[in-house]
Amino acid sequence: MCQANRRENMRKTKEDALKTRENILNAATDLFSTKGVEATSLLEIANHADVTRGAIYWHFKNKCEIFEALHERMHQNFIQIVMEDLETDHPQPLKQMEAVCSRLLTSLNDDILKRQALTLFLMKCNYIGEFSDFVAKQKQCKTQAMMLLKQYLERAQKKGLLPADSDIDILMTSINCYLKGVLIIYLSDPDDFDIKDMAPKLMRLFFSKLA
Amino acid sequence: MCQANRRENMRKTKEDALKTRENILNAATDLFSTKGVEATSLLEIANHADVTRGAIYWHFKNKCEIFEALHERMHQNFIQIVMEDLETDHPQPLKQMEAVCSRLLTSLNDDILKRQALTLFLMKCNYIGEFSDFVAKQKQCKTQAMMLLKQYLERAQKKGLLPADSDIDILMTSINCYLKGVLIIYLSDPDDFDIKDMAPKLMRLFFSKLA
DNA sequence: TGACACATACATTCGTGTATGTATATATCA
DNA sequence: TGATATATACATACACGAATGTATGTGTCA
Repeated sequence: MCQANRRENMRKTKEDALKTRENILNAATDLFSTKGVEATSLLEIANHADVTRGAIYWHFKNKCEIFEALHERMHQNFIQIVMEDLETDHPQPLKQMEAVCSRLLTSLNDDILKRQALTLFLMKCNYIGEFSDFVAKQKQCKTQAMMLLKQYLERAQKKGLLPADSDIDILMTSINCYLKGVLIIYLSDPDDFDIKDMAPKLMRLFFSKLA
Repeated sequence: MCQANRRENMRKTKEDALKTRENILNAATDLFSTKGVEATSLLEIANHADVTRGAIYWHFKNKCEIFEALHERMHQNFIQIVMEDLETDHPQPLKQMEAVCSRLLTSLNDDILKRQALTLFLMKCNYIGEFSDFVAKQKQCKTQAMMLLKQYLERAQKKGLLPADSDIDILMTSINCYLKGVLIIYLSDPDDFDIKDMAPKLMRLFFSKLA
């Protein structure tokens, strides 16, 4: 009962505080992904999360640190899933990769937060000023993913699933571009793109031609 | 002689005025493409163009109108070239399209202004607030280009250069995604991507599999 | 009773838009 | 053709709101 009639200004327990932190991050994700990072003020984030700027400045040093936290959360939830999916040895690596890409894309249809996070980091962030530290981090992530992809393709080639004269570097870049292109075109107008229907077809079209 | 010792504050002739207008637009293109539209102030643009904000407000109503002018210039110089290239009937439409894409991409290697303009409009603009009018314009451009692409592929299919059972819509989307992906990945770090070498190979890889 | 988790209040800066100043190009007229 | 008036192409100055960061207040959990 005491829980039910809590007054507004009651001091929060630790889990309450964590929840407000999450609310702030979710509000930031929402606003950043639609308005862009620069164009979003801390007041807007506060309003959208039903707190004041005071709460934001308690949990974060400034907007940049919010961005950093989002980047961290993204890195945890997202990349890791793809990674561990790809690392398991599969008899048909190309089929697996196609399936992973397909699943990654179709999963965005229902997961709004993931979609927003991707929109934010793929389309709405320009790493300038205080954000310039992220360039190195982003680049590191990218090369890491590319290395994984490369190993993967080499494995496929050794198994005879790719022509022996295929240029792995070109293939790698090609896949990277294609996937990013699909992602960005989908994310730029999700309502205009039936990703559940299109993703498998688009992936099929691409991967079927590689063998 | 009078020309040589012109004082700073001499009033400009009409062509001088047009030149300062161009300077402002070029400065805006440079800053917008690196810092993003929102993060760039009119003062920065003015400094970068060696004028004051007074000059900017003389030529343009506000930042949005600068963006509009850039969009217009882009539309003139850029889309048109691709269009008229594709409209001429060619015996091998797919080869032609591959060549057009390849040329478009490699041309960016030397044309900094074109590169910046593309960077700006593909990666650094979020159409919100006053800029929301551009969404419709952008969408119209896109559907127009897509229609052209579709006609093109249908022509190729009728000539027997594409399998009769190819899904033109998927193909269309696929090409669109691929090209945009290559563009964005190149533009996001041009120094890390030898476009002159890569573009033909990437296009070859993609188009060779269609037939 | 102190540290915590905020809300509130304040100072400062930055960007914008507008108002005004000003020197000259250009049009007009004698 | 030259003198004058006017519009042009800016530069400068000012006023305003928005956003930021910080300082301080406040109630409660532990």
